[in-house]
Amino acid sequence: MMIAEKISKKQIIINAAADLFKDKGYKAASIRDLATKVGLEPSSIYSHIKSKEDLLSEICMGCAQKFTEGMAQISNTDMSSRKKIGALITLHLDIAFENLASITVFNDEWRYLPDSVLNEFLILRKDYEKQFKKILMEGKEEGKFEFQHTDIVFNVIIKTLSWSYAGVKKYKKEELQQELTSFISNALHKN
Amino acid sequence: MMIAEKISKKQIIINAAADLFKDKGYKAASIRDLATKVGLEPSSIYSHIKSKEDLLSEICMGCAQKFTEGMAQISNTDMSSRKKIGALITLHLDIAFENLASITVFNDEWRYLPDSVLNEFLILRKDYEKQFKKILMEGKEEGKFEFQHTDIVFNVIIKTLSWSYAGVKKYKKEELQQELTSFISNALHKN
DNA sequence: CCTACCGATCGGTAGG
DNA sequence: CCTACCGATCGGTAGG
Repeated sequence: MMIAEKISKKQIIINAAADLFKDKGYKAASIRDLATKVGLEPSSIYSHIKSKEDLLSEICMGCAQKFTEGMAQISNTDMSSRKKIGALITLHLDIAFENLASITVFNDEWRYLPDSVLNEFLILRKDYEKQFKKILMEGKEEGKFEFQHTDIVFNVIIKTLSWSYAGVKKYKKEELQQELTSFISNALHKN
Repeated sequence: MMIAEKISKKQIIINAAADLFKDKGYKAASIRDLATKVGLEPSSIYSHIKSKEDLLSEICMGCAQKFTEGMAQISNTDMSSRKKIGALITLHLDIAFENLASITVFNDEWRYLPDSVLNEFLILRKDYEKQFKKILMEGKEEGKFEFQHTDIVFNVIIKTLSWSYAGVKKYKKEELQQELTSFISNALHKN
């Protein structure tokens, strides 16, 4: 019971931190802001977390984990390349709609991670990129997709998907999904 | 002569600030960092600029001005909608290749602008967005483009273009231009 | 979880 | 353009 309450309070603080880091930026947000937000004195925050960097680490690595798991499920199926891209679009939207603040921080503030966590983060990201590009290249080899540089197209798609976080407030998930799928699918299509 | 030297030194400081803000983020970059970078004592920086916020303002508004001017030239021609989109892609790439640090700061750090400048910035941005969307809607009405939500497509294209800043180091302008034009053009195409 | 507090760093000024 | 310095704020700790 005590432990369950403590985990819960920690999670409340992490979620509040995600909101705060999203609104003000990691460096501009202070532990004092956070304390006010959760109704504690600044020093009491440290009963639940080790450091400000720890908060950022929990937020960013939590999202990274979700992407890693989602990608593992998608790349291990026998869907067509085009279907896999569609599933990846859905994955990004699902994570965004689940916790908008966290994914925004994951997206915009990861560079402030402390070195050791940053290394881990970059490994997961590199892995994700590798698997994403593999799907693009397979589609190209099968004659389904048409483009010159896999790297450019990958980055453009990732940016497109990461914009969708801004669309979460304005559109239903289905609207975003349909428009993004159609846009990207056309973009990859052979003329 | 004196005046010319002073303007020049101010510009050196602004350019160094753009580099610094790009590398560390506006909030994490200090005037002391900047002073070291240009070989001055921290307080001497203030002989050339009024405040740290002023540096950010000069960088962001400088870029905003370039986009505003570029858009004015493009939208006042009688090019086709598709040609106009192509010209906008070129505009973004030109500005990015001209000063990568500035456009990155413009893109990622504008939210730290002081209120009065922020208002001005948002007006220019809103205006740019309005004219960009008008081109998209005209293309749609003429049956050249196919999509549901102008707003979503606009934002996706803008994000795609803003990724290109990351591609500046790795690709030639022509490669990026060709790949982005082809990607976006396909994305907008009627099936 | 709070009171009390610390050392470090920040943007910026005074005065020359 | 520098020396000297200031008030504010920061992340975080000691001790209860």
